[in-house]
Amino acid sequence: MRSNQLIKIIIIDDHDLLREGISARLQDVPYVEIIAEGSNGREAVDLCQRLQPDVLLMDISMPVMNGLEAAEIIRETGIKTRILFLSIYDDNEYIQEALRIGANGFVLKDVSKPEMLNAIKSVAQGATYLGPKVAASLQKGADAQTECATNYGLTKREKQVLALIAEGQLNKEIAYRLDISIRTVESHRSAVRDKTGGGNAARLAKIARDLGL
Amino acid sequence: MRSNQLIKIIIIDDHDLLREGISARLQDVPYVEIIAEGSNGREAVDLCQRLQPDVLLMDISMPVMNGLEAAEIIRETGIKTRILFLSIYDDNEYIQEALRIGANGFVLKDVSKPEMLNAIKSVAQGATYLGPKVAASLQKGADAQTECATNYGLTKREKQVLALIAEGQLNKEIAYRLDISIRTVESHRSAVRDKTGGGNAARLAKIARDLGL
DNA sequence: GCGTATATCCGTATTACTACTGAACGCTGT
DNA sequence: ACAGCGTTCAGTAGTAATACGGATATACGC
Repeated sequence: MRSNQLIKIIIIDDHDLLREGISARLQDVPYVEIIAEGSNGREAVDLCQRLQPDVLLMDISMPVMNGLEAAEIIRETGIKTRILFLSIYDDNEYIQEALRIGANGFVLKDVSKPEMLNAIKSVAQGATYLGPKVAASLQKGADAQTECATNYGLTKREKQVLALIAEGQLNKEIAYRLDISIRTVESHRSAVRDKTGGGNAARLAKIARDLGL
Repeated sequence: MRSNQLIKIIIIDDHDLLREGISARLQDVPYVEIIAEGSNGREAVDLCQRLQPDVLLMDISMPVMNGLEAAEIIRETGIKTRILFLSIYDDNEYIQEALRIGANGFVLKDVSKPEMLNAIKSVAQGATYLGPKVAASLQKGADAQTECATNYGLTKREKQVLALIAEGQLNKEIAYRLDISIRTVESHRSAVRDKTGGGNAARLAKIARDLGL
């Protein structure tokens, strides 16, 4: 997709006003053509199958079927349409879910015109574009995870033991690896349980993985 | 960062020829200025601290200090410079590690001039830009994971039970949730162990998480 | 020196999980 | 009708983990 080729777009949003705004913005852009519009996810799926647009510009929260569900179905049908989400929320859950499904881009609704065009061109080429605030939100989430990894006040030894538990090692094996008694492993394990509030072995494994192994 | 504002760039690559090629490409672009060049990660860190560029265009594999290490140090120092990686490899490990560190973009060295400018503009604005092949590679990795999730020949019920085990639920709780007997839960659990080769409960949790919960 | 934290070890008792075998019921496809 | 599979439940036995209790040694800061 060269920048001088026509990019065919479908716009999906349940608010008429917003669709009109987008249309107005893109009307005088020579390399972009809006070939259809719709107001829910079901229409998005139908229109993409019939018209095979280059880019699907879609909201997330919509009646009947939301954007994420629609995107998942479209991805499953194997249509090559690039999906660019346009949301009012920079919610981490949404963003990660969108990327997991295979979305090509994600921008917020306060996006400027040049940035919107930039995003459209990028995803049309097959690139992945995440708007500034979206990227910042994702990064913040990653930071929070990293920060969390230093918590619970676990000592070095306890972290070592926890990591081996998460691997699925038995106390016996952990004792052998760290060259300590099984009873000591049990003590550390008990301390980890107390500090993290985890009971079950599987729960400890979950906690360990949340903390980055 | 408006598109008509000057974007100050530092280029880091250990191949002189490649740096010269990039310079030549960007020389006649009015809104981009190359303010420094370097040939390894150590120089990248120094130059970014002294000159505070808008964008750091950097290779990954380099002598002395590679790009990923340099990026991590730069991120830790809190410098606002956007980092755009330029690599010959679309290796999934590299890409994910780069994004984890907090890189703003990733393109391959076969990038066209308009796409390169698009990427530079995008990251300068604070967006995240992943080139077409990079995005494809990431998606391929995600698909592989999803495919793996359908393996081991687990039945629906077994997957349900495994998911709850991974949550750290006790057999008793799982039985209550699924409204079946504890013995049945034990049967399913046993079947899962047999099929996955997992022994320990913590190991089952690990397997479940590898399969995407 | 003293208190605190960490790491190390032990005993006893209960609970949860693992290993093995067996069996009944419903559904699917031949 | 029959075989195969998935789901359901049960018995019996052993092993691992959890929940209490207590103990010693070493290092570190005040």
